[in-house]
Amino acid sequence: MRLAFLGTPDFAVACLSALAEAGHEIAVVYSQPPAPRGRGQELRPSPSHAFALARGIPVRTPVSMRDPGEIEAFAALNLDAAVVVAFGQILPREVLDAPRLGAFNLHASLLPRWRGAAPIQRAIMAGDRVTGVEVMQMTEGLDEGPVLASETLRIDALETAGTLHDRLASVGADLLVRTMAAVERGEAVARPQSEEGLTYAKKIRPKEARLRWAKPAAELDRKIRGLSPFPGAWFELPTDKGLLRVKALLSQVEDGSGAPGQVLDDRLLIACGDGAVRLLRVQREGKGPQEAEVFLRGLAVAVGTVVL
RNA sequence: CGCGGGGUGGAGCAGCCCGGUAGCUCGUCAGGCUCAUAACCUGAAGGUCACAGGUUCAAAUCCUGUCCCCGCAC
Repeated sequence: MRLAFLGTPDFAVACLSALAEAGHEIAVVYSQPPAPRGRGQELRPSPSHAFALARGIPVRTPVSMRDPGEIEAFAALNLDAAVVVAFGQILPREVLDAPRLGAFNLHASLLPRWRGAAPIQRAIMAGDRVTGVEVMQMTEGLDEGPVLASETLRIDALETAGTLHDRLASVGADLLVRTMAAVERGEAVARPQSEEGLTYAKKIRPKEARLRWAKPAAELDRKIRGLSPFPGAWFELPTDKGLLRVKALLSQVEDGSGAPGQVLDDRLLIACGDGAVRLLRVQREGKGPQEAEVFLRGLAVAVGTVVL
């Protein structure tokens, strides 16, 4: 089919790549405009944008798809369908209706749970045991379209947003390709979402990333894994030179009790309001991620230390 | 010139401000001990302290320049 692909981050690239591999004609890739990223604050194209450039696919990066000129240009593409994956913009009805078969979206949750911006992180933070990816026929509302296909994944105890993201991207790309094939054959069936179990996955706010040790261990563990590796749940560790900001990237719940924040052994077991969490991977400010064992070689954390 | 941190034996770090025998944790190798353990004990190897200049009796440490790496902004 002749498609337009609208997507921005890494998560979208897997889909874009899979669709191209599947033999679809990607007429154009839409992505968020290049933004200052990385060291040096250079203007860099988004992952989808970069991928398209490398493949010689035309790219458009409009600030808004609501712009009349943009809508007109989109309609003139003469598309069979539009595929949207983590694009980051609301699409007006004119855009959704322009392609012959309409617009389709891959979303990383089992709808109607976790409609919105951060479904992967929210699922882990909420302690969900399962999640998944679904392809829906797009409507004007936020992730409200009828569902054409879905795939379920288990979330295991040491899952982080990062690992789950990668698994969902892979499974999602595959599901998307199969679903678009069904759409092309006219065999896809869209089932309306139920309103039961509806939740919204709000954007992650920076202030959420601070760990509060008085909370229950289970909750802190989920927050740590749900915000890993980005933006990273953090706390402060007292050292000889003052407070060191440390991100917790992987943890597990263990037995243990003590004042909240108190270090209970020499391997980063930290007491919480209820129970304790052991930090398995951390990152000190200015450094890369380290396994707890490696981190401790350079900076011993004494039993009894109280972290903030 | 967006902000910040760093390059010290194989790994992770300290030492640098207040120049003067290169230290810690771990790993490696050899030996010992133990029913056993990420166990413990003893000993050993391994470093042009990123690079180039400068200051000095003396530079990992102070000054100048260069190269490289990383974190934050997503």
